[in-house]
Amino acid sequence: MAVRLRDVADRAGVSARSVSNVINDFHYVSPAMRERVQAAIKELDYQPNLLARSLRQGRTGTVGFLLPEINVPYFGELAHQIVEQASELGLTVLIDETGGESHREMAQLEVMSRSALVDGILLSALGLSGHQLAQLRPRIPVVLLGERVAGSALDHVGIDNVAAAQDVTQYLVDSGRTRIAVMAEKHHPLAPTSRPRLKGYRAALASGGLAVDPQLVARVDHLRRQDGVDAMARLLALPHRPDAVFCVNDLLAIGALSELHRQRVRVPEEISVVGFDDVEECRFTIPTLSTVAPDKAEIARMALRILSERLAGSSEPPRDLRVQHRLTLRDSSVGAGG
Amino acid sequence: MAVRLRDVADRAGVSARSVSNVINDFHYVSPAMRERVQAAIKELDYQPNLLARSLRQGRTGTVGFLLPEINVPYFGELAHQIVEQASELGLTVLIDETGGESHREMAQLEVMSRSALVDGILLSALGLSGHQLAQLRPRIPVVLLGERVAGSALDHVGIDNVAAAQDVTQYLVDSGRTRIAVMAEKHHPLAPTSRPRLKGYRAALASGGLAVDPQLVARVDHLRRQDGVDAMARLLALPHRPDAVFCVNDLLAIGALSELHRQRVRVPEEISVVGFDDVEECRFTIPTLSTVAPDKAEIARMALRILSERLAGSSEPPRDLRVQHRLTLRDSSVGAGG
DNA sequence: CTGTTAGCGCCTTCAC
DNA sequence: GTGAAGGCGCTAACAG
Repeated sequence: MAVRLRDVADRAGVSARSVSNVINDFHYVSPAMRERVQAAIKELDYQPNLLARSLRQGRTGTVGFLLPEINVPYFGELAHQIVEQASELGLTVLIDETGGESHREMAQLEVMSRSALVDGILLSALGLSGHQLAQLRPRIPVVLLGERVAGSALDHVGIDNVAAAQDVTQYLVDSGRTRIAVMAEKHHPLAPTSRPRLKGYRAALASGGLAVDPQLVARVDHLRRQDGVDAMARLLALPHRPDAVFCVNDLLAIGALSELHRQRVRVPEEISVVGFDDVEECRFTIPTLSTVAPDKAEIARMALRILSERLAGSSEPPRDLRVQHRLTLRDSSVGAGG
Repeated sequence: MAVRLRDVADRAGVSARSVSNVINDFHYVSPAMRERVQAAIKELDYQPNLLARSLRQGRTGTVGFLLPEINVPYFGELAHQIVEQASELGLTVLIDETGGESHREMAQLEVMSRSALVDGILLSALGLSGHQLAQLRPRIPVVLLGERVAGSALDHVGIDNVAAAQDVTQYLVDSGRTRIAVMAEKHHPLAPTSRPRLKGYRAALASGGLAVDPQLVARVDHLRRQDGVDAMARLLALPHRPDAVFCVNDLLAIGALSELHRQRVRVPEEISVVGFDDVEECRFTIPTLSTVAPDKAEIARMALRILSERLAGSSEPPRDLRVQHRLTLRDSSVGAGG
């Protein structure tokens, strides 16, 4: 068995209380006492049992982060920011994957929120509907990340997806493109990423006086690179090809670039391509990819700040925090002047 | 306060023991008892406190996974495999980042291994030397993943990096290339990824009767895409350009492709490019990237299997498990016939 | 088959 | 400033 606080106390010839005092540097501990205890700790190579401490204190210092898949670049990058910032706050992060499926999201939430393993949860929900989320009565604070919102039932941090999609589509319109395609998930409730971005797309077309051509709305099953390849192939098979395509995420756009290259279609001369998320990969595609860049570091910062406040006992009404996004223009699209 | 096992027992009018029996479906519980207890559990919406259970049982059902950075595609993909396979074994994974720095690796190991939060640890070490690793006397099982080995002090799962690098370099030689460059990290103890791969590179050149031209060894600071861009630019500035380049990981190769495109050098006609890791991204670069593909799913499977055996009490001598790798040839290189 | 009870290791209220 | 003792919620001896 490992060495316990009790052993340290015995070794130092003091009470458990004093050892605890030193460890958590409490109140007034005499320098002599402190030194003796620390010597004993070092000699015995003692380290507190966090399980026992957590059980006793009713808190663990760990927050859960539920995300769809950790191997998806956007989530990997977001997780990186969260882990980094959490450690600055003295928090550990327990990452778990849900596959973006509602039943797994629900199950993980249940287990996490009631098992006493984490003090709070960050949730990037894809499967659960806003309605389902709003009906949760979590025992511990939950902060929602991303597109999904739960009415005003839960704290939420995200960018304005409609505005962002509108901005980037507007940019395509302004650059003189008239047949602007879009790649988005098939229409079902499980596609919260695509819906607001499609809405922004439509709004921009409308305000630019362009009609939405249904043929130019390419539906995909998932937001993966291969889906972008397939969708691009379908768009290129149209009698009247598009002269621009807005992909609701970067992976689709990367797949699109790949297919465009295979078919020798020049980007951006013949088609402008833009993505969404600004994952690292965008800066090295051929050509480099124009995209919408949400401020991931800021998302992480705000989400952890708001969660920390809840953990500290805040009972303000849930807030919906909007994080800035930028248009990051690179070589896959041509500016209004070009 | 949350509802406790005790509350369930009271509600059902039975003892705590019986509730515990039902929850962990033990021995022989009468159907009547089972039903009563389950009814009470449902009514009270009870869920066990995992902290208390773990403290009592001396095990948590959680394994730690220490990796350099979760946003690096290779580690994201590996983590995905590990999380997935662990959940099939009923294990939760606690992922933590170390930045690949030895002191952080050491600190995280200490905390994790002694805090009683995890039963065992998977460690992708970059900073700690084999010597340092061999001197660890972890209180809980530690399985090493990747290039770093600890003599025969710890279990280890990985591919044969020297052989893999030799295979891929040999392939370049066989395809008729004679000025084969390599991109690898600068020579310091903190670069365990590059060392064996460089060794394989040299071995293949030697066996192919080619001399190692020091000018063709491009050193990089990190294994990131931008480092690949910079290194490629330096190689292209040489009086005699290389006709092939072996990058010790895919991200370098992706950066190289980007710079080659910028300078209008045709791949693979003028230069063959090969990477290492077979991250998803490789299948969509322009041109698609030839690479060495370690079997990540198998790495995850073996690592968890060996860790499970340790958790079950195995005290066999530490093993060094070799996982298969394949050469995955795509368009960035030209085969022996082409 | 089920009830009673003693800790797992720690923190913290209460006394001194 | 320090010591003694109880309990966080659970499981597993030990009876019965």
